[in-house]
Amino acid sequence: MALITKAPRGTQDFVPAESAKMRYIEGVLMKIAEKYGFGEIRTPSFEHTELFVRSVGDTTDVVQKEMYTFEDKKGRSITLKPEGTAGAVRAAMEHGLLAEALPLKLSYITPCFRYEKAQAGRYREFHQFGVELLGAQSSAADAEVIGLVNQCLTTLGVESIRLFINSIGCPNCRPGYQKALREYYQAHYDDLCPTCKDRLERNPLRLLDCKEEKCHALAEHAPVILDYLCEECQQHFDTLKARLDSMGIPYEVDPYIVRGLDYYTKTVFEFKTETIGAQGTVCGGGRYDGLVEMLGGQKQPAVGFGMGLERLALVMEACGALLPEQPRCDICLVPLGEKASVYCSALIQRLREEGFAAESDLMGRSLKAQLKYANKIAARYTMVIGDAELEAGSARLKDMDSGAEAEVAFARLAAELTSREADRLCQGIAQTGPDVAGLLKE
RNA sequence: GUGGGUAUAGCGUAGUUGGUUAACGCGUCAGUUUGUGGCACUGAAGAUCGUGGGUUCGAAUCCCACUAUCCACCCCA
Repeated sequence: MALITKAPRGTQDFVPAESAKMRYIEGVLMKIAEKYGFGEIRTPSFEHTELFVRSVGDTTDVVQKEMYTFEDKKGRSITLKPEGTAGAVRAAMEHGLLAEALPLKLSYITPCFRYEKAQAGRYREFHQFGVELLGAQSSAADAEVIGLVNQCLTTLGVESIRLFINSIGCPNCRPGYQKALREYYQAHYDDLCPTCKDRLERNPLRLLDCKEEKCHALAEHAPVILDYLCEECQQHFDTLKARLDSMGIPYEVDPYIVRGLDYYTKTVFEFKTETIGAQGTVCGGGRYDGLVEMLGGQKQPAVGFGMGLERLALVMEACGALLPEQPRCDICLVPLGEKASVYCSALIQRLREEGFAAESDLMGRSLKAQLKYANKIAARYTMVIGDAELEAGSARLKDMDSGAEAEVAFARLAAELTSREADRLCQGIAQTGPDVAGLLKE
């Protein structure tokens, strides 16, 4: 019942060790997006509820039962964003970004909120890395976006993750397919599970996704959307496959991929893994040519994806992807006595101004305890400074890995160290060189 | 929303025919002679045994409820 010491259900804290991983992952992702020409867009954590109803679709589970919706004090209906696309597109339209030179390329990392029962890889607050490419109708845009994901995964050392693609057609050809699908399932109506009976009217595409044994068996002989694509959609899909082939990106066509958000058209894709439990979709996306128009703008083709950072981190852990080593503390000053402590306050400030990662005692610990602490934080060097050192104006810099020591005039560190000398000391520290004293001599 | 598992120090665990001061490892802190770390040894701090009820002379242990958490369905990133 001690609620105040527990984060709300489905949320999680990122303690320093965890948040360091996330920062690394986010850095890699955004860096690659930048190379692909995507500029970061930051949009609010909440939007008018209507935005999501219109874009994500009012028959979808996300909108019907998973949104954090509330009224603000003036009675407006507000919703915490359940995904990233709607907000990014809204902002692009609001600021006239689509009137500039196209294509418009936007990227973001944002928290998302969905009221679902938490389980492995599924949280009520999670973080999405996403990209939106607006204005380009060519399958080259689809290929570029998929290529971006592919490069992100490769760079992060992710394995055991596969790409599945499909086309769900466009407003021209999808109705014909839905009709065929309804007719097929109608003939087997009695064999359907209750939820599927319900889905048959609302969104027949979903039936293909059902895992109930009977429904799943039926799906195997159901009409396949790919047989119903109009010429334009077919060509789009064919050229996309050709591009992925030429890019050397492996993929599998999965005619059963049905995305849960209404705005998708033509290309849909998922990057899935089986290594992190039931929630194995790490990245999902596709083309949404109708969205801008749905939001009241001029029709504008677009393609994008969302990638779950928590799931990504889980996959990386599962496949043993290497994370970069944490930068270690360069030097730990060890003052003995009040006088030295005061002096070290100044010295350490100087060292930090020069760019060193420097630590000193804040706990009033003994010499031995301070050195143990230095060891614990993996300090590369220590320097004990007591009355004798203050008197002499120099102390021994000790290499904590080798145990080697070198006499250094620390007064110079504090007061006279030029930035050039600091650079050299930095280099020396970086190289684990034992002859640190030499580095400071002209 | 539906099902199943779990709940003992910061972390990981032990602890059933119910029985005196709840154990162990890691971690934290201190010490092993006074100004030099890692190893080892010694010691200390730290647990309302998830919460609330019930059974009993006596409950971490048995029963009920609640809560949290995990896994799966569902859905999706």
